[in-house]
Amino acid sequence: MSHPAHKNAKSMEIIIDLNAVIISIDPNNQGELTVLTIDKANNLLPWGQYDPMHHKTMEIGLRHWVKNLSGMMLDYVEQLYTFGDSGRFSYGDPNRHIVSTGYLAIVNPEIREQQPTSQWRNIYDFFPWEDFRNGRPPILDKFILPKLYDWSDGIETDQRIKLSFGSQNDVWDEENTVARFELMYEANLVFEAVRDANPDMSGEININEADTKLPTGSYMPFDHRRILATALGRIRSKVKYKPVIFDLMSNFFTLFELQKSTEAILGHRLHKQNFRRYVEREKLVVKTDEMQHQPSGRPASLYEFNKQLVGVANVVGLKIGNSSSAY
Amino acid sequence: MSHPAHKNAKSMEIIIDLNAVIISIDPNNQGELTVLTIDKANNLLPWGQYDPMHHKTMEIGLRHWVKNLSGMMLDYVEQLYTFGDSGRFSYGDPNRHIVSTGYLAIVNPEIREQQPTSQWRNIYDFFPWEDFRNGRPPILDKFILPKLYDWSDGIETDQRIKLSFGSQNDVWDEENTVARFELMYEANLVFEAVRDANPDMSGEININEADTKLPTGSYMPFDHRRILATALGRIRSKVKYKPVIFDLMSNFFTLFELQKSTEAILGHRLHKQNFRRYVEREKLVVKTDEMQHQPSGRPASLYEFNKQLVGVANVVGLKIGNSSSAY
DNA sequence: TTACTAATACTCAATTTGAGATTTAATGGA
DNA sequence: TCCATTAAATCTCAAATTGAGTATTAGTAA
Repeated sequence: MSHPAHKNAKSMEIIIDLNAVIISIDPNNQGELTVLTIDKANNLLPWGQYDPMHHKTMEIGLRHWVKNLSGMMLDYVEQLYTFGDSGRFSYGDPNRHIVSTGYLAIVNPEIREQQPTSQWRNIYDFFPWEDFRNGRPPILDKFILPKLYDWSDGIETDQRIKLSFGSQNDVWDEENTVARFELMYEANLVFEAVRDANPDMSGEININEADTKLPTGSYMPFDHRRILATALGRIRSKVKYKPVIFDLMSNFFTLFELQKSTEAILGHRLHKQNFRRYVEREKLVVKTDEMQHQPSGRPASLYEFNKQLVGVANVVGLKIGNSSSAY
Repeated sequence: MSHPAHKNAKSMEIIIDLNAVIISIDPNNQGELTVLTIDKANNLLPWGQYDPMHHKTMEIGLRHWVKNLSGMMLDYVEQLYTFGDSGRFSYGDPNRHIVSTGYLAIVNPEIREQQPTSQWRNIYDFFPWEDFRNGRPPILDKFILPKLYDWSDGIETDQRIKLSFGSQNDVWDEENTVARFELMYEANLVFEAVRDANPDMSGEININEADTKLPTGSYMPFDHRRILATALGRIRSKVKYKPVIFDLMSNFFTLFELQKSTEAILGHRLHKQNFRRYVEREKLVVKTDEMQHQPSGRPASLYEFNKQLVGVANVVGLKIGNSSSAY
């Protein structure tokens, strides 16, 4: 069983880009969910080409690039997705084809401090329609949904829109971030779509002014925003069945902080009493005898992650049904 | 923001292999879970190289290869994982590096018939330790776990083994198929590891007889068995929260058949009465007035998937906790 | 007519959920 | 010092879900 040579010698060279979505919670800004960029002006994610000569696995390559670009040593890393159609942003080189693989990394507030605050960007700047913490985002009904249905070419696309955005009676599935972003891209409702449709500009902003005024959040170079959407979907799903949230927290935290962080990930509010009942019942946390005094109100107990759970199979996450009610 | 040229001109050529894990249920064999191979002798999964000249996305490339090799048009397809260290099986060509991306496809019994039965192989032939339907597989305690702990080099590896195999008090997490396979590979308990350690053989069996006698199931060329492990883990997870099971069934089925298929996926038995209560409560199925007469016993009603659920967001799957008790 | 088999129906205690009301411990004026 | 304010922490309770049965029914074969 030997590996056959490529059928066709004059084929394109393939290049694999490794892209890191490094997520952390901003402890100074009421627990906002943030992502690391390496270039404030352009919102570039840390990335680099995979070079099998130097790195045995793609994940090792990714860690290398992140180390190089930011000095950070990543702990938790997981592969997200490999996009083969990165050619949807064009570089003008017909002899090379770029494939991009995204990774999700999680960083706690201590590690977070190694980077300038300005490079940590609020995730919802890129997806304003994904944040239901202050009610349903008006942009959905004022802009996105009408535009999508305008663009839709029939019942099948209507169906897709309904499935992704849960219009009307159906429920919003917060994990469906990618399907929503892809639809918006196809319908030209995000800047990247406008950019990619214009072959001679590789992301530089010299596109006609009107088109850049899309109200659908900040944009990113390459397909980085699509990768970020994948990461958001993944962490929203994961937080419900694995205790990843603790990788985002400091060693000591109040239950309220824990809740705010979870809400930042899920993009909606949770019921306070039931939230704490759950984490306590599952013994995910242990109370310390330290207290945190607030400017007003009863001081909160500080908790830590139950270290006894490290290395125990089947530790569940927060087991939160999709879209709970307000707190 | 133009894409920089590769730093280093004399780098290796990268080739992307696309691999399909096509899964179906064997209706003639009490609902066994099977996978399509294109080469009975070698257990080869359908695969082909990604050629961006001809296919816009990797998924389109995959569908093309499957069509080519088997004539089948795939419906449900989802990407699994991209392995960059496929170099762990060697082809002796130091100038090319192979990356492999796995896909999961699901096929119903009608489509299944298009292929010769002999090419559909029982998934548990490749993972005998994953099947708890007739109790805990003896191979775990007789061979795998003792060998793993022998091989383990300390407390940290012990921990890894415990996490993946849930030894003793901890529970078996049926979704952890990949972690288990990877450990067994590292510990040289699967044939692929022996093969890959031997650089001048590319999968042909001329390795010393003793090593091929590993009792850990049939093996596959390349890293196909690792990809299959990824697929099994994914479908085990997915069946619990999305109604994928119906893509594996004929249009009409009894609740018992539905249960057997689910058990084949999960690798353990379920409680019969509760299973039917669940699918009925969630209105996943609709009773028809057809009956299926068995050789003995009361005839069973035929059901069909509730078509009203097509296109409804948030349809849940079978919501089965990890490892239920016997039926 | 009777044994046998499997589908279907029903039961019931124990848990878990969803949504609250109530109590407690702090702070900062009047 | 006392009181309003704030948020943590505790407690309540009905409704829904789960886990693990027992009981009944509709067929087949002897």
